[in-house]
Amino acid sequence: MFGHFRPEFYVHRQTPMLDIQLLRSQLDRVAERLASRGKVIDFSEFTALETERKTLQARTQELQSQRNLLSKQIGMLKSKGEDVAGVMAEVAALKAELEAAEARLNALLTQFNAILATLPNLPHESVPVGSGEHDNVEIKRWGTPRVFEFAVRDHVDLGERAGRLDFASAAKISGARFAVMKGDWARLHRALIQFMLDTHTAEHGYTEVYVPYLVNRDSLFGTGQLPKFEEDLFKVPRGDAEPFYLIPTAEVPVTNIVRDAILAAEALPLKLVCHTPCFRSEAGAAGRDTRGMIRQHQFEKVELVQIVRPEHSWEAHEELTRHAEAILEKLDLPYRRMVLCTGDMGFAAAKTYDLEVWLPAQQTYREISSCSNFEAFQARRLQARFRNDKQKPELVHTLNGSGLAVGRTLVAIVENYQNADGSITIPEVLRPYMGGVVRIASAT
RNA sequence: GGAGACGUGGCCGAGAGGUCGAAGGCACUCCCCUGCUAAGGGAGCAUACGCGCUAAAACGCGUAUCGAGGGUUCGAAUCCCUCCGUCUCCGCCA
Repeated sequence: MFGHFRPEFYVHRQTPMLDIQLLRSQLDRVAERLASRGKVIDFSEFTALETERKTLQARTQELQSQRNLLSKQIGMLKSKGEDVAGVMAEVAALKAELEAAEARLNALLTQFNAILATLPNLPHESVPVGSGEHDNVEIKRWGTPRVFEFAVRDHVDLGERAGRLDFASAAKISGARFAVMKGDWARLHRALIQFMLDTHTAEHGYTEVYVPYLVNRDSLFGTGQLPKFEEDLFKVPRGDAEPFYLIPTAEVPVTNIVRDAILAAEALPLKLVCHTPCFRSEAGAAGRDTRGMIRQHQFEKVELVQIVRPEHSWEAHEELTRHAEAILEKLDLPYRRMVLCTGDMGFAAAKTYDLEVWLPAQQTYREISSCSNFEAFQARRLQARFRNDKQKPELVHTLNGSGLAVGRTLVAIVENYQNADGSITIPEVLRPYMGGVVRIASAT
């Protein structure tokens, strides 16, 4: 069906995401830290596999060495015109054992890697231990939720009444979890993208990039969306060729820019900002956020990505999070910063801050950005390295964060900036992007 | 889409079944000489993994890797198959 595309190929090829040396030398410590995020390692299976691997690998390599030695002899003898039958017989005797050893070792390594591929990143020491969302810890709050003197409407109400939001058409065209926006709402949506990109490039030192929205499997493995989260992705079959996948986030194409690359030390830090649509099947989200634009199959996002030297990644994590917060502050949207607990973090993250914006209609804070430091976890898979001060290749650290999710930002603006007549006041920083318009979507 | 060529280390580039992990050049590091908007000489310089030795390195030995995967062979960068990618020409196209 996919021609010569073989899923098992990736199990072989991909290096595990945790440092294999660390696992071997400090299994206890690794197990303990993984346990804090609800991942239990089977010690006995691991050590048993590891023991067998050692002896088998040593034996295989020994046999290979013998074969190589004898083969060289054959070459030498032949060039002198001497008889090689004896050596040929000797090497033939090795063959059966060598082939068996190689096959077993291969099978073992496949099994080993399959286990390793399921291990998530180790959480940073500063991450609170917890089992789920309720254990996340609020770090800070910014802004004061506005007090309304009229009954607040949510964005769906506001948009549909004003004829700017049309879910019925979207459902007809595609289905549930899509939106059609019209007129000044569509323009506001576009304005937000421009505003975010301009701010990050002009004020925060990012370079804007444009990237493919259809990516291959290798890229999804590189950033950790595969193999575990295939059901969240939209897959695009291509006959016999390897399928494409629609990107779930710009993180995938942008971070994969440095896959298999050895960067010059001077190239770091690499700070990239990218606007893309994002596509998510939302397979596990049936029934959640079915109203409105909060959870869509297709949405726009401006993504911040940093590729940095390992010693700078924690500093960069704070900085990148501030860059995302700056957008909320310029828009004067109240928000809070949460640090995700061990049980709620993504697979590849060492630490994640979520930014949550105030939504007056829901009387709650909702996620609008997620900023993570992956340390070397992604880089190890990506084989993304730089030449360190000793001129040796060393894994980089990767980070990313939404700066911000555009659709949710639009929701936050219309809800927070709504007026009694259903119109929306445009935040000052956006007016230049709206042709100077101050209010939109009034009843007339 | 059709026809052809090609893919070798940080870069360029030899290599055509046997002491090839890979000549030579550039870049880089160290040393010597010299002396100042530079040149010459010498040495070193791929990555991953395993084993040994270490406090840890360095180091030593081994294995694998010449776009990727598989095959032929005692032995593959070299031969065969498949895939991926690049370039040239033709066709088509926003």
